[in-house]
Amino acid sequence: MGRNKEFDTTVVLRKAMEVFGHYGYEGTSLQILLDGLGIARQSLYDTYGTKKDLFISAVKHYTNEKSAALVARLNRPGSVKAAITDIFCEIAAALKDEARRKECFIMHSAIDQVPHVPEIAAFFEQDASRLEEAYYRALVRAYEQGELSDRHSDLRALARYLNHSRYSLTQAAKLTSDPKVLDDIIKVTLSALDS
Amino acid sequence: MGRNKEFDTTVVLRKAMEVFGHYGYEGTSLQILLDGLGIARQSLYDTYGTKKDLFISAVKHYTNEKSAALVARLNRPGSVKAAITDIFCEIAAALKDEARRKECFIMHSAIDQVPHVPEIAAFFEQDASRLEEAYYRALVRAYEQGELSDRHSDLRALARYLNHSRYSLTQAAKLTSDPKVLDDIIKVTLSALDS
DNA sequence: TCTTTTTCGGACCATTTAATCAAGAATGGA
DNA sequence: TCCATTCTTGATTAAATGGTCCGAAAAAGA
Repeated sequence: MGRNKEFDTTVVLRKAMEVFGHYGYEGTSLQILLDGLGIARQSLYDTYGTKKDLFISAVKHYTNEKSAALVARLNRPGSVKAAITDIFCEIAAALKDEARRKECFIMHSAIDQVPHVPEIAAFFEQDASRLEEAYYRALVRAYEQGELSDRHSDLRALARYLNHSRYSLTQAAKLTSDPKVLDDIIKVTLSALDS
Repeated sequence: MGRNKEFDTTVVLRKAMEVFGHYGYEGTSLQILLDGLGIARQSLYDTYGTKKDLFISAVKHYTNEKSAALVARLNRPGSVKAAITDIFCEIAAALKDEARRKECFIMHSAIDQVPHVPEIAAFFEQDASRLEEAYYRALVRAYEQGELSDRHSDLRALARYLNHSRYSLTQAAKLTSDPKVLDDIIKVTLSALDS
């Protein structure tokens, strides 16, 4: 009973990613936020709590979504190199798509808040170790499958490098509008897996 | 004639880097800024103009300093690989030094403002192309000196990659406090130059 | 019809913001 | 000594900030 919500909470959450990604957490005033979300002020506070609560929710939602897809792709049987290539191609595709690239930038805003919001810091730390482990296990499997040469002695370092590269690509996308630059960076990044 | 300035303007500029780097541009209130700089409010406005003016000055000062050193190192005769290794080791050393790492983070705050402050955007674009060219010329020289194998066919891509890696390292430093992670990332990053 | 829930919009709050102005004290060269 | 410059401090401004409260309208199930 009672009136139904008129907006899809996850759709609004997605819009929040775009707004926070574009202006940053501190740079997003309540007015900008409401305009971007397209809902009334009271609806925001009723549904998500404070501005900070909404920010944290958006960050977690985005991260969980991306991380889950990433881990699933890494765990899928078959060529590990192909999986990693897929992952980075997908990132590039998202960053080149005018509609999708906006929400990626919330990662930047989130990283900015790491030193100031303990909840964000803890969440990131946990997510990073989860992803690093997924990369590491995949690399071990790659080695066992004969996809890597003896040149790749330190698989732990390689896992950390790949995990870090994902974050850094969105940074690169913010600095350049030239898609070729992005492709170049990815190409060289993946060459770390060559024998 | 007249009273002399009591503070060294470049020293204060360096402090501004630290403050802006820690809190971000929007996250730095005037009070925080003044506390960090250790000067009176009126002295700030007399010497640097508005808060935004000071921010832009700090970003430019930091960038010019770092870029000049980088280009100089790349242009020095001798092994190019050694030069690039030096550059990244220097970055790592700065990011590990509790005193020096703070000011590095102003790059992050600056990148955040790229979409909103045209002057910052233009400055970054110019600086990036300058650095990319320096890397590219150095890589051509490396190839001529026989430091690179035929595996490195696309020196332009490699130059863009190296330039981007510098920025991304400070991002990694913000996410992890473990210096070993930083070392691992640098190790793999530089392996792109291996034959 | 009645009740519950949500939406919407405006009013309102205390706080904080960046920035300016003013005035007195300190400093140093002419 | 005189003047120019800087430092320091406090007062002040006008706007914007995040957040709360209230009331009316709308919708959906009982």
